Amino acid sequence: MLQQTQVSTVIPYYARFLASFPDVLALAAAPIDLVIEHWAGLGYYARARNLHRCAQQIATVHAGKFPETEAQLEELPGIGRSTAAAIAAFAFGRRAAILDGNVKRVLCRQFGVAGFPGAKAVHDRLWLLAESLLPENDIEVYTQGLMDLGATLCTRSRPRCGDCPVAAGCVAKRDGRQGELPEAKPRAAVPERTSTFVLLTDGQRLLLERRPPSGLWGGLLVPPEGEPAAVAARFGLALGEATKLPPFKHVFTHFRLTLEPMLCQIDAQFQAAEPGLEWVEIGRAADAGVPAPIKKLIRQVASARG
DNA sequence: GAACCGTGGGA
DNA sequence: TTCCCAAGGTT
Repeated sequence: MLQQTQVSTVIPYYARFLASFPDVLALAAAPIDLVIEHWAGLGYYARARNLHRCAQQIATVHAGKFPETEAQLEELPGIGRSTAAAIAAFAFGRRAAILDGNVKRVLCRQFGVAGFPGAKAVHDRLWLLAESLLPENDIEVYTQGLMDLGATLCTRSRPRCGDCPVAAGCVAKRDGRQGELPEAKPRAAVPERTSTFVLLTDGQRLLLERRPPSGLWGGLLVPPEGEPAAVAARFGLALGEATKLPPFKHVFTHFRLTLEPMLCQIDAQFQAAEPGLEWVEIGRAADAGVPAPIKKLIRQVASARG
């Protein structure tokens, strides 16, 4: 959950998740749709599938117990080099280096590392630095301290260098370049996309469709996407009048999406042959495991019907 | 090696 | 409003 997601955002999701899946075996035994539902709204939904597969591998391949080495941990789905090191260090006291956003920022400033940290050469150098700095003992304290230094003092903007325990050796502070390091990602133009979502309702319920596992909103429930005629054809459905609801924009990291909702009444007796279709009460649809922008869209339907 | 994958908060 | 990016990993 904490991959590319701030702690404060994760906390409520984490609490609900653990309440439903208290241990790795419970998670492994859970249906994937339920896991996805708990993740809805958090983003990066591949993490949910990876975590679920990870639990299943631990249950079956590792007899329910986490492996302890970085190499074995990194073989698990969703666990890369940094997460493997974090588990190895915090759970098993192993001398392993992490490299998250906080550590990158601290290292770039402390050692005056130039270049965008995402560039391979810079990234490689940061990993070498992180490994070279590992203490012989107290790896948990060191690792937590390093991350907390980045999270609380060596912050992106307005770092509190006056309170920093390692300010004396910091290249960025010496040169007054705290605001320039780490260097920003070179930005490309953000693509714009437009997509129509067809809100099929029988007056009480809304028809939602589960998206394929990969890609945007993978595994989540959303209204069928596409032009109304195409959606109708796909479901073998005769559509009545389609009403346009107000469009709205949603800004993702990689593109801007304009959602154009179309509201259509259909027969409650409609049974689609396709799997993955679900009728959901309109009042509950926004909590049925849909991504955040779809929640907005569903609220429009709720208000449109009064 | 670059593109892709969400959402929310801070400035 | 707009941009940046956060306890990164996979394709």
